[in-house]
Amino acid sequence: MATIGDVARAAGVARSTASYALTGKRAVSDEVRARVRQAAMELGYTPNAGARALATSRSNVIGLLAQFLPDEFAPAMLQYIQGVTDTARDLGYDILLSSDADGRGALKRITDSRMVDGVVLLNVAEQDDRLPVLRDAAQPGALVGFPGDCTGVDVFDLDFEEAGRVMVEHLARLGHRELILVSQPEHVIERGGAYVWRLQNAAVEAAAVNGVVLHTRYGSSSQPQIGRDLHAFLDAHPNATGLLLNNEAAAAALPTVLHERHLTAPGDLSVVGRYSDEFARTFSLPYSSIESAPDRLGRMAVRQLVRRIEGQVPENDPYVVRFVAPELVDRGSTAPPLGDAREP
Amino acid sequence: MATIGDVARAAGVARSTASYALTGKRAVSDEVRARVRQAAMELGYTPNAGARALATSRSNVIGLLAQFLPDEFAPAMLQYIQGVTDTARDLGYDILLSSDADGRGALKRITDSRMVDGVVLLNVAEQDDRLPVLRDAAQPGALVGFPGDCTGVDVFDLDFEEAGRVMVEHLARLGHRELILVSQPEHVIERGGAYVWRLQNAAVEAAAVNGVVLHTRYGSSSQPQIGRDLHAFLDAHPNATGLLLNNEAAAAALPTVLHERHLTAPGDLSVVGRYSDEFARTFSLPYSSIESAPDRLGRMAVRQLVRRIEGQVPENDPYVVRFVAPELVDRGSTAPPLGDAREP
DNA sequence: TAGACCCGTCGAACCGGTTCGACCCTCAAC
DNA sequence: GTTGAGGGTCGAACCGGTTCGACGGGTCTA
Repeated sequence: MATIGDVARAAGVARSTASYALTGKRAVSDEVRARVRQAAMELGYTPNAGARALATSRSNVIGLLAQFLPDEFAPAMLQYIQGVTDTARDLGYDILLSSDADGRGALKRITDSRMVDGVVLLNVAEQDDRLPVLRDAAQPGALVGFPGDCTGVDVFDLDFEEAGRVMVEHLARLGHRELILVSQPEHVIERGGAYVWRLQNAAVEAAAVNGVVLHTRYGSSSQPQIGRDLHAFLDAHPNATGLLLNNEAAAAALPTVLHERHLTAPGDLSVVGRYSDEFARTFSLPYSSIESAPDRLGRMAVRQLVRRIEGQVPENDPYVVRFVAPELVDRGSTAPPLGDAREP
Repeated sequence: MATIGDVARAAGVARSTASYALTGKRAVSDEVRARVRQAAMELGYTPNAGARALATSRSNVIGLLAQFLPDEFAPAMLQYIQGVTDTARDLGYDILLSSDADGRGALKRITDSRMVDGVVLLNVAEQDDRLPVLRDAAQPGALVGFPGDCTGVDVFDLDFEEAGRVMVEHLARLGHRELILVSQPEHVIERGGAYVWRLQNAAVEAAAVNGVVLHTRYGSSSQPQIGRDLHAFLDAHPNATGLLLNNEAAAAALPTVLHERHLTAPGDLSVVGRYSDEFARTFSLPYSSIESAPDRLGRMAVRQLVRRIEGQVPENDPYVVRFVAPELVDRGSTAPPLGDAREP
């Protein structure tokens, strides 16, 4: 493998000159630049990443800390990853992926060893044990997810509270008076999945304000249990005319459940979910839903991270906490409840 | 950040001695080793990855080249990735993930720059343009998937031909005489997805041998089109008593389709799929299937790759092409056809 | 008692880049 | 004609590890 020394020799210049010619960090005569480029081309020169990292203390690699939990929905996880990798590549960074169950240890290792210039954390919990490590690290970090303490990091998440309000208000406006909200299983909350209760609390509040009865339930995150759960919830609340889903497995299972009960949406039941458009297309889900935009969140996190890495943020730029506004995608699964006599 | 020089000074020894004490590459007195370890601990020393890579020409990183294609099933892709990352971590390697659409360019970049010690390729096509680059590279490579030319790389894949035979023979043995095989869409073949015709050709052959009529069809890889496709195939071949699925979207859509047709499996139709057990559980698919074992394939690829990286393979060890034997997981969706009077 | 050998340690070189300061040369200004 | 500024190039140092050869001192053997 050719080194910059080989290139310099072939071009008849000093190593430093070859470096300047290739990086453009100092002025070089047109003629020398051309010779050096030519030599580099002919020798197939590619700078050694380790050497460059050592000299510049920059690796052009971003760490991505994910956790593949059995109750996280795989398609959504892949969308986060894709948003992050694509954006990183566009900005000239590679991705070091860790799915280590010991996220804390993995984070410490890759930051202390200077393998990465910055880090993106997925699956952020309310009390995330990786955050103290990240704050101690020399590199900046960006989160997808909303922890209890946001100091020292940039935070991006869907506005789950607004999402809860939007869902309830949308159905309330149509005339619904009794709703069921199916959330992720409780152990997701216990693990620190704050987004579950953030959406739920806001929904409860909005229901109270709008004079709507809201039954909150936790459903399993996998089939076939979630199908049985849905049947049980519908059995328990026969007068409910609307269903809110903050649980992707529930959304995937619902078509079959409705079929089995000989119900249609929105004829018998109005349905609003919370999942990504990609997910809706893959599984052909016909339900209106709040777009959860995983790829967009990944993109935003990387963009901000790179701005910090490259020092494009002004001195003392405060850390950002940015919530993506939930957008309701209408797929026609909501309507006024049966027997509702009001004008549209 | 503490360097090995700081550690050496704190322990009162030469840098080289500190290095030997920590890496164990030369004998060091117990007393010095203890002092060095103590100093390293107190200073929170972690070796600089770039410097180590430069000195040893080993990065302890494995490149993972995936391609997130819209017609690849996300859950399966995530399982491959998980098999690779978990195994790599167990063996002491980190993963550099690329999902660049320009796989060729990405591969050249990460190998030439010596960022990685080896490479795992996913989504390998019949004629894969990454393979010439990989063969030129200094680092070894392992593939998940079966290309036309396997020279210079280790290859791991499901034995799709055996899978096709097993599916057909299983149903033939039960007495079925007319079957439909639903494959991935044709553009997957055009892209080089050889596994589609490998399974199909073997199935056709086995059908001929067993005196079975086999209708081969290509279905869409996404909903809702695949649902319509399935209806059309069943309409076109009303006498078919068995359905073979080499198309994950078709498997996911089938429960609804059968419901709509008021059919049950195996009562009215015997069904055999080809997908991972994980996929079956997530989507609660009740169909017997050939286990496609994505995590296992990822694991095998990394294991072999690491053996090559670490030179544990004997001189001139030939490259391996290893097919995982397909295993039929019985979930009770096959039975003798209706009206079959033979003894079991 | 001399020589051979082994163990533990050290200093120096090296991996392959980047970057700093110095130097030379040319050209413009006074 | 001298001085100053600035563009272009070079050599040397540096980043932080690893590794090679040499060396001192102790033990074992002849």
